[in-house]
Amino acid sequence: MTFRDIEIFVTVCELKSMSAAAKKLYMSQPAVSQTISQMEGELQVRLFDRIGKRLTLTYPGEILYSYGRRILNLVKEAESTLDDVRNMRMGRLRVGASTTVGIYLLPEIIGEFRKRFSVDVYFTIDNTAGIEKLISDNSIDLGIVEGPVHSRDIVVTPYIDDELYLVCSKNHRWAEKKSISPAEIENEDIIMREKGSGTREVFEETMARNNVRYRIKYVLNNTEAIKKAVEANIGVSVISRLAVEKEIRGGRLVKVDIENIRFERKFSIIYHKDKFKSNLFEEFIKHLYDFRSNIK
Amino acid sequence: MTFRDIEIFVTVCELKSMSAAAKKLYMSQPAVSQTISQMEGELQVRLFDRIGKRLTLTYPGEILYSYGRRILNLVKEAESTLDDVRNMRMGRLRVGASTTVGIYLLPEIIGEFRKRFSVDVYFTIDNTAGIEKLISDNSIDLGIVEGPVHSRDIVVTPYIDDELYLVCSKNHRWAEKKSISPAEIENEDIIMREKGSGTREVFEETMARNNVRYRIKYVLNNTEAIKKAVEANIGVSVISRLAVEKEIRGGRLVKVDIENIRFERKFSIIYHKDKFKSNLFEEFIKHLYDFRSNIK
DNA sequence: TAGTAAAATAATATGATATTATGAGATTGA
DNA sequence: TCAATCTCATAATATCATATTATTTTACTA
Repeated sequence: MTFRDIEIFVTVCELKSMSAAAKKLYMSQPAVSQTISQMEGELQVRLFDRIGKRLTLTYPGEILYSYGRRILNLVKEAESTLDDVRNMRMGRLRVGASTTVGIYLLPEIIGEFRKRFSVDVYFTIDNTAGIEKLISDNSIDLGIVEGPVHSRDIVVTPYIDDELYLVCSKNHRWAEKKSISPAEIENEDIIMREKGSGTREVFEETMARNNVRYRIKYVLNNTEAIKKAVEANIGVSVISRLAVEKEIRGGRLVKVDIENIRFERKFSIIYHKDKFKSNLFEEFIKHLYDFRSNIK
Repeated sequence: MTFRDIEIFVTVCELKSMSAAAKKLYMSQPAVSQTISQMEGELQVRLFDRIGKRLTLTYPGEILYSYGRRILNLVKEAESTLDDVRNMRMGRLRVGASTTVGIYLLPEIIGEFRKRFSVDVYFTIDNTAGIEKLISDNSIDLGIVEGPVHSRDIVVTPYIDDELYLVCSKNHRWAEKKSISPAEIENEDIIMREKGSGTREVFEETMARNNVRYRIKYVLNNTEAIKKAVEANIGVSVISRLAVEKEIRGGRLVKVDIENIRFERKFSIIYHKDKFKSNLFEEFIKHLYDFRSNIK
């Protein structure tokens, strides 16, 4: 029993005529006759009584008709739902990001995106390695990460150039100077994210590369907490511009330049090389690049 | 998209492998590959992500999988329901009968039948012409009637020989005699069914054939009412044995023979010649004949 | 880095599902 | 009542979808 069979049967039921059904389905009348009698053979029940030239449904025929309608409706519904997906009237996008991007950038990006498309967006925050794993698993469709990606199967596209700012409280003695020499850092109390965080990696790597000694006095695993601590002048810190721009503009934190040293990193968009790029996926990538102008 | 397509797709989803699905469905692997990619072409959506050698469902794939399962379940349910019908675990039988049979015989017959098969029995009472019409329409499957059937398209099978009994009250002067001559009827008050009823037709036709004069004093369109009236000795009547046997056995009515005259008729089973005889139909016919031994 | 395994692709074979042609039975209308 | 018309069934054939085998590509595994 195929859908075609059911479609033909249902049409015959509704028109109470094989030839009329044939006409409606743009096929020959014998094809309809054959289909019906074949169904009767397969199912081992008589579907129609042929009384005179009039067709009337038998009891099993009525049962099959009711199921047939339900089945056809379900198929139609499935097709139209898939059509909605294809035309992005519905959909699902699973995005992952490492901490900084995830907290300070993506929520707004996703919010804007959902204003344009009423789709479900699933959103995971993890470190770069975790996001990379999720991409490999196809557990998420796309990620935005800060660190280097190791798998050869993952496509990496530069997205945003990030910079970490050295910030201090407006009450700190550096607040006036706006610029210091590297040596001045040595005896300063530094508040820093935990080991393994992308921010700390960039900080330590840059400091080492420039042979600057430093002392991390406080470790907090939460950027917001670090900002509060710096504001309270408990110490200074190095934090992504994405996380502190508001506070700097508001004067609650002060950005301090270090002579000849900049903490730089790149955020990258990553996805699996074999990933099928749905319309929605492409649209989100476009959206990401469009959104960049809001930041730079 | 065919039923087969969905079956293949669902199997692939569940085994997460095309070759495993092919094995399970006893078909070649390329056939599965082809089916899937053809579905993707038709529906214009990617159903699987081919990441490495692992297959994972896309979002539209997941949607189709959920619909697919529902559709397959519905088809299976339809098939098993039809199987139940075929094996008479369920069914429908539409029976019609003319008045006497309908009231005094069929209820018990149907009751017994439903003890054996849990099927729906629809039951219509009408005069012979009405039942004949319903048969022609295929509005009922089978009828039991008393009168002659005119349509050449209806199969008529003799069922039961019925006889009308002349009955009087136990207080009537005939009650002792048990037998009378035709001439004795002439001046008797007769209570009779309305014109057009099968009973009256047989009565009048038999009386005319035997040149007996008679006088119908009361007309009632209800056999039960006639029986009560006869019991009350308001008059005598001629009633099917099926309707009065209990009362005669109980002594409330007395059967009176008329010399050389018997009111005879036959009940017949009728159905349309083109009617498909389902198992249930055949079973009911058999049941009818089995039941005869309870009456004769 | 070879060996194995899975999926895709190509060429071909098969078979279900159409079509045309025709026939039988039934209703309709002159 | 009898031809005309209509409906469905049957038979022969054609077509096209769906399978198969053979082969290639790619990825995982030891």
